[in-house]
Amino acid sequence: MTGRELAEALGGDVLEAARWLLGCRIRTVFDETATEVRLNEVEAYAGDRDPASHAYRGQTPRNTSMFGPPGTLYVYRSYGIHWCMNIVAAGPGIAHAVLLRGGEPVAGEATMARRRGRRDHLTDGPGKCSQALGVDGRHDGTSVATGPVRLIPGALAPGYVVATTPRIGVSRAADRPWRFVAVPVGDLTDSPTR
DNA sequence: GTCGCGATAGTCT
DNA sequence: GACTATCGCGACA
Repeated sequence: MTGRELAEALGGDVLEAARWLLGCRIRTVFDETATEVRLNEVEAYAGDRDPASHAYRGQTPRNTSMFGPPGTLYVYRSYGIHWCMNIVAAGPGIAHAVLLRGGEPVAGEATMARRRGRRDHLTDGPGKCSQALGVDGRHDGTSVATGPVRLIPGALAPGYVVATTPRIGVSRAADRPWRFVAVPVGDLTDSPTR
């Protein structure tokens, strides 16, 4: 994935970027061990147009990487405990981003289980996803094209479609259906974590 | 399987 | 001083 390809895929509308990311894979290699997740759940945050976005009130030390170019990784600490990953869209300077909420493990499950301290529920939430992949604040601001956390383009698995729902855990602008989930065709009830 | 609740600390007001 | 873009556990059914 080159920077040019990143800009093309992510540099436009953040909602399109979020849809595009479903089916893509996130790969990390730390301590010579690879872990990889196929994304099936993401949320869009639209910077200064979006009261739920960390960037709504402008740039701060924490959210600086959100103002970087498309394909920048924005990692922040949530509830003082968990690390959450975003991929910056639009930009530079626009501060739109897509929160990576979950996926399914496709490589390195044993390593994920060790990092998570359990064998089930490895990647079915934002904090769990980051922990399973070994991502933390050190990776904030790196590029998913050239950095230690790589984005691998990919399509949805056959038989899956994209469903939209309201975002989770946000109190402002909670009515915006900007959560995107990959679900099997015919499964209209939303159960992405199964 | 689903629901409710407490822990926990960085960030902003 | 208040507020989280959460998780895991224990009660239920």
